[in-house]
Amino acid sequence: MISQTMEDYLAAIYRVETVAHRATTGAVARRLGVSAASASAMFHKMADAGLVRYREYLGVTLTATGRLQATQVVRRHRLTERFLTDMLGIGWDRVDKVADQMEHALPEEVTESFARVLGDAARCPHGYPIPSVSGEVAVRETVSLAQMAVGSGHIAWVSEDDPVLLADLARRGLVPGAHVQVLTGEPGGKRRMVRVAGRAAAGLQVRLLQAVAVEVEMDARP
Amino acid sequence: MISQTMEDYLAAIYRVETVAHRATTGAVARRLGVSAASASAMFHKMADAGLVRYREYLGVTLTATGRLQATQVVRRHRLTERFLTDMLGIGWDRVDKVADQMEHALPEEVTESFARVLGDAARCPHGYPIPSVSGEVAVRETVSLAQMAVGSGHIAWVSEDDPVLLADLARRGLVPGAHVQVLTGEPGGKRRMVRVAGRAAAGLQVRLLQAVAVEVEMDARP
DNA sequence: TCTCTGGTTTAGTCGTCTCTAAACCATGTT
DNA sequence: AACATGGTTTAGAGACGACTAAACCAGAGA
Repeated sequence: MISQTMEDYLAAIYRVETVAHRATTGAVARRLGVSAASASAMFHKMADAGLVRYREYLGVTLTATGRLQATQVVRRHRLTERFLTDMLGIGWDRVDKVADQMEHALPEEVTESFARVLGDAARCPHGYPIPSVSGEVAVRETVSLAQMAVGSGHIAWVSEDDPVLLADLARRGLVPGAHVQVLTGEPGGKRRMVRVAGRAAAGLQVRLLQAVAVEVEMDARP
Repeated sequence: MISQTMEDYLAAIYRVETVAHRATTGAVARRLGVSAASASAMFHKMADAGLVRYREYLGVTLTATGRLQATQVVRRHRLTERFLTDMLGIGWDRVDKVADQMEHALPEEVTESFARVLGDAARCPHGYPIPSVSGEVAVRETVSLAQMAVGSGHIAWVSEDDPVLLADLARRGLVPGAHVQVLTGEPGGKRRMVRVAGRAAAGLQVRLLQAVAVEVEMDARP
């Protein structure tokens, strides 16, 4: 009933919605590497299938059933990523693409086995939450590192889109769970002093603005 | 260039060829669960691609390049089966189907990681050899349990086709590597005494003729 | 208000893989 | 030797998902 391609669209829409509340044709097409025309045609089909609400020229939003399906696809994707890094030792900068390629062929039996051998991992290697079987997603209050006030916290997640950036972040210790301190500077400012895992993050200041991809969960202020 | 569907055909042809020297349209179609017409059309395409020689009404044989490609598909399949049983604990009676479903989506990076974490396994869970990266396949001299002379040996492989039969075989201890002794009876005869792993295999006599699926490597006679 | 521009949709095609129905070939049987 | 039968091939068509080119809409700036 719901094709593999449609699953890819569901996941893409889900991801776009988490940052934009409405997924436009272009944004989804870009994410999937297809033409806008193809995405438009697929939106019609998905609306017919009751997975999305479609408003022409404005984009789509997931229906309840669409959202549930989407979380399952995302669960599968993130469990697969976790499996690829933890069990096979594949670098976290490549697992997103690899998981994309293999996930739609994985039977539920296999991904749930991943969950079992991984001890029900809560997050993917980039720090995003893994939805539960019933579709629940743990939400966390975070700020981007660039917008963070002076203080300390732990990295919650980093965007998995760009392998080059990911490899760079790993070299600098900017991985989920790492302790970060912002010592000086205004939120959004250009000059900031940052420590990662206790060490000064040299050269990080310049890159900060690009690093909107890094989200931090701030420590409670005493 | 070579589609996922074509890979499935390659593997099927390879498997049929190992028992029949020439893969007929019908045999391949049955194995893949498609119509003979579809298989015929695909044979034309594969012949155009130089993967098989096609003689109308007689079937196909793999070319050198076709055979190499096929062994790689088979390698992937059997590594995947091994992974499913050894790492995920999925029953050997189900892994053939599961591997079929997921294998064509697995990047080489992943299957070769399977090989690494499995310590370069030599055989699939049913005992079939896993071809090397360069396409070599270890061959073993075997006889079917039904045709075996009085004597002893070890089970080399069992046919993976029928899940019900597989589960039954496992219950009786008829798994690859198990020691078997044929005590009495003529090769191909109806009444035979068989011991499996030292214990008398009760009820096995009747089933022997169905058990052409069990291949045994006989011990050298002293 | 008009127009420009960028994103969106439609129209028309193509490629891949599949199917059923009907024609076809190559056997073994009578 | 004729023929029936079972497997094989062609013919015709449909589902799916992708593309390009062209028409279309909506909001920003003049």
